[in-house]
Amino acid sequence: MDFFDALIRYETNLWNHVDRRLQTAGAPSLAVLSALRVLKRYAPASRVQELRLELRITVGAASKLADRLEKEGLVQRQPHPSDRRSSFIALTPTGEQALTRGARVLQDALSVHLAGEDISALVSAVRRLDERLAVSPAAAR
Amino acid sequence: MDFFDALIRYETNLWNHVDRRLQTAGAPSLAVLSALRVLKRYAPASRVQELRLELRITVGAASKLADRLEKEGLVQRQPHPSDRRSSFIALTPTGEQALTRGARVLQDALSVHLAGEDISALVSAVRRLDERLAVSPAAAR
DNA sequence: AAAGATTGACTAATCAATCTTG
DNA sequence: CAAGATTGATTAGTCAATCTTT
Repeated sequence: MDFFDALIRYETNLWNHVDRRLQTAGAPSLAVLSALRVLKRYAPASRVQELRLELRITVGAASKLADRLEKEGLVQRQPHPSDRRSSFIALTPTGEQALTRGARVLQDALSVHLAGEDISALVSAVRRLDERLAVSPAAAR
Repeated sequence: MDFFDALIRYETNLWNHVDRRLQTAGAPSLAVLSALRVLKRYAPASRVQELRLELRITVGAASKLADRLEKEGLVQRQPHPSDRRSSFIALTPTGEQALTRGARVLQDALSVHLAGEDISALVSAVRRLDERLAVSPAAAR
């Protein structure tokens, strides 16, 4: 289990490391930033579903996350053009700003941390392992 | 940020994957199992501190975690032999059993997942990256 | 009926204040 | 005063029930 332990430890440390950088810079927390990045990626068709799938949280959590982002003025729900059960979640100008600033801090922190590493090799190694999980029965709720 | 995203995704997927295996097997959740493993590793001198440090949670969370484990009959607080501010947290026989069963499920799940991989290479790669974080000012609360 | 989302009850974390002992 | 731990208030997640729309 050495690999498991080392991986969990590293991921936790990296998350906390970046989160501290964001806080120091007055940028949104990594949790909020991650949500904003997802919403941006799927814009303008981002829904609660996209949050749940990309962030691997439950629908309920995703719905409440959207509530919080909206209350903080970072996003705004728009009527879905063709499905009245759903909404599009659009970044407000404030949200765009927060995303831009946060993404830059994240970028910087990572490029310092990974300077000199063969990043594309790391990415493909991690993706390959991840794909090995996908073949086993992984359910999403 | 590709590496960051891939890593977070993989770690989350792996955690959920293993957690499902544990649940299926009727073993303790991965959160509980992780705590039991820490307590076992530092036995017989395991305290709330060890939980907080190894699991990277706050003291308050560690204290409440110990409460829950105790309520479930998996551990029992013993008076610290030389420091009355603290307690030793010992596994009960039930806790030992849960640990043994859970650890086996974890082992099995990982060896299936990683079959054919060069595990020691993976471990040292991850540890090396982790150590690069340690040099930057990382605070623990 | 199934899909999308919301809500309420519950769980487990954080932070800050506090208490006890070193 | 430091260190170790506990507790209360708050935050963010899960799960399950529910409502609306497809």
